[in-house]
Amino acid sequence: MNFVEELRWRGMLHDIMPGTEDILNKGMVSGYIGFDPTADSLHVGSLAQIMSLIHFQRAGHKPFALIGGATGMVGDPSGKSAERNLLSEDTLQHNLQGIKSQLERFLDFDSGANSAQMVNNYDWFKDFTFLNFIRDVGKHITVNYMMAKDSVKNRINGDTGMSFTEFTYQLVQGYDFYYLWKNHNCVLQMGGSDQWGNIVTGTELIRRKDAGEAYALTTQLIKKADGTKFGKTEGGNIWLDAEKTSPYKFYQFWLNTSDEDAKSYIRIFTLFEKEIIESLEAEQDAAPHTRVLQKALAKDITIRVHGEAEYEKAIKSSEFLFGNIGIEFLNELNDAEVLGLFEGVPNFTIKLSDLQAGLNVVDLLASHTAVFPSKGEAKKMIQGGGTAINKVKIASADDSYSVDALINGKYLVAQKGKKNYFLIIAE
RNA sequence: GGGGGGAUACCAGAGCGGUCAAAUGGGACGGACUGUAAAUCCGUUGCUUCGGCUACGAAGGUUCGAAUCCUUCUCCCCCCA
Repeated sequence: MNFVEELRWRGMLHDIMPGTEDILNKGMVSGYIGFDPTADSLHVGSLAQIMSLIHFQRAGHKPFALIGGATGMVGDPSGKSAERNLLSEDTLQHNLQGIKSQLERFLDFDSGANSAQMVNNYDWFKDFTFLNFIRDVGKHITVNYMMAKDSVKNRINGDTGMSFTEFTYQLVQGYDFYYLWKNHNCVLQMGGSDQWGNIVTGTELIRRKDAGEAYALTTQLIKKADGTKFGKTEGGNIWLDAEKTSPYKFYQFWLNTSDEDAKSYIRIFTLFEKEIIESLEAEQDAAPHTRVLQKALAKDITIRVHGEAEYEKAIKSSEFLFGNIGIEFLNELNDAEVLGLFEGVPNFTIKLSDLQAGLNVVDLLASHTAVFPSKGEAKKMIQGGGTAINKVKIASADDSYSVDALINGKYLVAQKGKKNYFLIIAE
């Protein structure tokens, strides 16, 4: 199956420039996607773009991942209502390294002719002087053209205004495309649908400057059925970096996908064939409570991002925390096993002596540990019936716990709401 | 440069000098129902040693008493030049 068809049946395709499909069918093509170095890790939002590149490479084409070392210093106004903060050069360097190592896990950088390649636009912008830029690039694009872009129009008509720096952004990104086209024979730029305007500025620049042909393809922005933002939870962004989002949390994020979203996500975020997906869906429809789609989705992505071993651990933790296994189960484990089970679950250490005389729950959860930010909140939540210790709901804010409650003479499992677990270790 | 309007909790947005820790909506969090889903319904949404304490852009002032009145400052928006 060719690349465009692949994206199409997966529901990923948003917009494609005429002629793009033809050139892709003629043979190997180089194409790229840009990644923003605003953090030292990619998050699940970037994952859709990574998937596009993976499909691109699987279809026999050569993918380039462009890291925006230069553009990150400017800030893309697309979809932003306010001026963006600029990054310092140091953070930028640090972020570049992090992103680079993550991308290496997804793309094949050693597959002969269509090996993936990573480029950083800082390399060609760092010595590009302002005067040269406005002569060689600015001259070819009219301000009228630039102002017609939605990203610019929205800001000019809005009341926040827009700096010259951000206004220039599309030219800078446009030049990236030109540079890759010129030096790497890169004829296609891909990106999220919000990137259409920026990409087209690139093809326009290539046409006007060198009378060259270049193409554009954008993918659907990931949406949730309820209209809220994809990739965010109470705890913030879901990152690919295990340090920022534990594999357990990562797995849980995907497992908690709603039924409706799971059907589109499994097409977008996994490489499963059409038949497999359809049979999974049939299975899900027949027995929705089994959530086969969510499980398959969560498994596949977790393994791809964190590896098999981390997935196994995440499964074990999940089964224990959400399954029917009683808390007594912990008694059968040694310390290393307990800690392994709770890897990715926030943990706190308290003094064993503090429990000796019995410790009030509110003090335990708000003062001695940071399960709750304040005692008031702890009390309210306990009254609301949302808190449990060792899987038993706390009946009253006046309750106390002593060493008798410790599991294995050492552990307490606190629960805030149904899904938030905390391990308290008494030493 | 001139004139006008505004700043209230996560956001939006009410708020006769006392009865205001501050209406209402959204969000967020929690509960019930389920399937760790969606929808729905319910509750919570400043801190506390439960006596109080700190809060309505900032600093002063008037007053027994200020989110509310006065002064200065900071920032934002609108109109004119």
